[in-house]
Amino acid sequence: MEDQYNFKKHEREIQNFWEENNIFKTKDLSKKPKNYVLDMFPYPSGSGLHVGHIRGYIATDVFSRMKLMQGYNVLHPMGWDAFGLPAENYAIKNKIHPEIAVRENIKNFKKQINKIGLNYDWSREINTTDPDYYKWTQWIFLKMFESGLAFESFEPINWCPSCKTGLANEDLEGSKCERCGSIVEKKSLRQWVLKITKYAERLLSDLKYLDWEDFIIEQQKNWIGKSEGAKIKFQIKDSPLYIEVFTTRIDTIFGCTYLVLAPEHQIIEKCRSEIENFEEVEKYVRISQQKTDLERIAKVKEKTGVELKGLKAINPFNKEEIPIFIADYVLKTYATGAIMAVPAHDQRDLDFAKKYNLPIKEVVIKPGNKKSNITLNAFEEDGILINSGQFTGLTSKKARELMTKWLKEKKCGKKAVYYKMRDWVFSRQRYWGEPIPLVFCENCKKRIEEKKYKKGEFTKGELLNPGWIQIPEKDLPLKLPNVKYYEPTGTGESPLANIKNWVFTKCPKCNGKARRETNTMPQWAGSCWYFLRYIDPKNKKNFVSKNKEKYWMPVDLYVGGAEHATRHLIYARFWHKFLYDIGVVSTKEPFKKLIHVGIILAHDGKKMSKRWGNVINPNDIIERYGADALRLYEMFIGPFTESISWDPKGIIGVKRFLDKVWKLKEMVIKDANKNSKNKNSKKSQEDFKKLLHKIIKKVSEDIENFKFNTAISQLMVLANEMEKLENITEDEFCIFLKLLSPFAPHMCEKIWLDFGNKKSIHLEKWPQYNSKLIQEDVFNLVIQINGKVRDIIEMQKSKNQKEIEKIVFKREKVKKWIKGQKVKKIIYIKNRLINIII
RNA sequence: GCCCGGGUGGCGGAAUCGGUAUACGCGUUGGACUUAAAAUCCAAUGUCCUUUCGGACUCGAGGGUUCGAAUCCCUCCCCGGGCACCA
Repeated sequence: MEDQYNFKKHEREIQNFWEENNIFKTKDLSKKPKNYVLDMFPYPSGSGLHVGHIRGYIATDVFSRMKLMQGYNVLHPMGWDAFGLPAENYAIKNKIHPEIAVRENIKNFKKQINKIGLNYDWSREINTTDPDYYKWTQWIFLKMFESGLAFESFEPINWCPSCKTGLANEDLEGSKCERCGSIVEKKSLRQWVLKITKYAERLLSDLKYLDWEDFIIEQQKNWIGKSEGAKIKFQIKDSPLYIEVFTTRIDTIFGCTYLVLAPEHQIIEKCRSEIENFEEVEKYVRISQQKTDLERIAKVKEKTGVELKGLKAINPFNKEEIPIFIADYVLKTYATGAIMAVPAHDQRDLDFAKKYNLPIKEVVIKPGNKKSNITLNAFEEDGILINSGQFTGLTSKKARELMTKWLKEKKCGKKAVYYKMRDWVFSRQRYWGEPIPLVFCENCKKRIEEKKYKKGEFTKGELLNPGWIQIPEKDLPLKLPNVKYYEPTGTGESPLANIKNWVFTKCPKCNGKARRETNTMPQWAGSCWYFLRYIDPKNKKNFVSKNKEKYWMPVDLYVGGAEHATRHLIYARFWHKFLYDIGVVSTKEPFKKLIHVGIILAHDGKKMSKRWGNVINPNDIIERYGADALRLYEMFIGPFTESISWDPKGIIGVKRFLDKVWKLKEMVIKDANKNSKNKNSKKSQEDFKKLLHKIIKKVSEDIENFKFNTAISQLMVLANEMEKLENITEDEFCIFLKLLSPFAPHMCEKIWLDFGNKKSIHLEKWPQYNSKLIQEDVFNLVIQINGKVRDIIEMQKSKNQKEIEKIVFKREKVKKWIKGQKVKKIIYIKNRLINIII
């Protein structure tokens, strides 16, 4: 045996050993209980992985190695999310075709990952840009289209002028493009939209089944943004038309002193001739449409608007005639695009009312108060109604109930629910994405419009979007054509539109002339279902086979960055629920438990980035200290979910610990007759055994709960104790090795094999603790006088309070502090402390 | 503005069904080994007072509950994250 642990040599040896013996190859189906441990798969970017990216991968590796040893059939796969803007922009910048760039980057990523010794089963590797993979992404899209969940839209959407593509709300950060930071514009553009809002209620209510961190659940709730209230019709005076408003505070309706519409509201055109100041109104509409979201938000405090002169609305409750305004603080895209303004009880309405000298009518007061003085702040809480006709005196809650009922009876409104979440803008005007498998056929469009077709000839989606025809399943995958120029055009068309012989094709329905959809899918598409493909990655007939899906799903543990809380994690849940509805998956939710990984910042506290030149490459750390030291340090650096700065000196501590373990193996007594050779005293043997079993318990629980830092600190405590002993028995040392092996698998495996074992340490059973050994019969009694610790003595647990008091009062220190003073009270907490009050 | 999470030595952090605050690691100081250095090992290491024995104080700030508070309650300050004119 060598004196020094040669990590460079041994790590390679051990990695080969694992591969040759297929230690981490997952069996498809097994009688063992399954455990599906999943990492969020990366974009294979050109800059490679830094030490922050791999923190989550190391954690799932540690966790899954323990699960393997605990007797589970473990699935821990890895793949590549390689479509989308990051890969494409990298390719454009470096003038390499995205496909080649992706291939090279994957090679590089894989090399880095393998050096760390991660236990992925590479026979299940997937790549979202592989036609055999995206065939099924397209297949799922077609199923959604077929069910009427996809529709063509021409509404203005977010447009990134730099990436030259439309974006979904989820792709924004504030009013900026999440990828490049450009300020997004509004642009009217033909696009495909998925009706995710149809699933809003289920996405919200099924959150209760998930074992996710609270803040992510909160973020999703917030993003979905459910509001319950009422839709109310306000008749326009001397007109058959009415304006419908949405409110969550119908109890304040007697305080409504005007209506406000979004500038784009359709009533403006409809009442054109009645509006006396139409020119002024038109000008305001034009100006507000030109504003970007950012400008609208920047002027939050300064509200603007224009009255529609000549029009009056009638409050259905009190028949009051009130003015109507348009203002851009009311959004066209939410609810009915119109509100009833109650300045006394809504701050925004109050700001507006004060600016335009509109009446403020108080109708809700704090219970017990007479009237509050509304000058600066609206009273937005619930309370008791005043000045509200027959509803006066009711609580807000009761009033809402009765007024909603009244609405229904008088047929001027009803209960309503709205969500902040918007439908998913699903097309991108870019090259590097899955082609949308639809063609457009003029002939079929005509036939649909003229109703000249056989029943069942067209799907629901085709009838909903006349002219758009699905590509037959047998023709999938629709491959992305190879092109010379893949830069975005900026015209609102994708680069694919220029490839004439690809665009023009035949209609699969009528065999007539047709052209292909040239937009591609967004980068999130492939990641909506990838966890299903790992289960059955080579299946040619189905995207996953039913029995394998049933065995493996749901994912037991999902680990990745919190930045996906309102993006990937909502989209994937949406697709999964759809797949559940059409009967191809068996679980309502894909991810049972979710843990997010904290960001590793550079030593300077900034995010690691090429721009700051503060990136730490795992290869450099492995080169100097070895993979085990890197793994151990990443787990020891701090609480897993917390973000933390990389300390270049911190790794020295874990490296010393590993060297210590390597030396400790020299103290192991190896022969069968070990106990007779044990030079430790009986007491130290027993003490050590107790400690060992306590630590088995602690380490197992800590890994289970992702508290890796404290698990490692316990292993360090154990190593420090071993160092003090004369020798260590092989059994006990091997328990320690097994506990350490998920963190430092190379070195532990090396020692294990050197001990003469033939099979991997990871095929061994995870150590079990003996609960009898953990129970102590003595404890440290803390003696407090007036709440201050004055003495500590070791005490038998079997002693009762009287016996203990007797001993305590004999102590010199206790006598000194009491010094003849009267004892007023004694508080005794069993097995903990005694507090003497004097 | 609203909703989450957090504030503990020189540093990363332990300890939260109220009961020994500072485990483990880094750093620092002193010592051993060495011609020397590195590595390694041993010891010390919250702050203040004290020659010693010992004592006082300390978990962002202030207040409260309690025999006892890092932990529970109230008020405030600071940091991180999310949402943001959503009616």
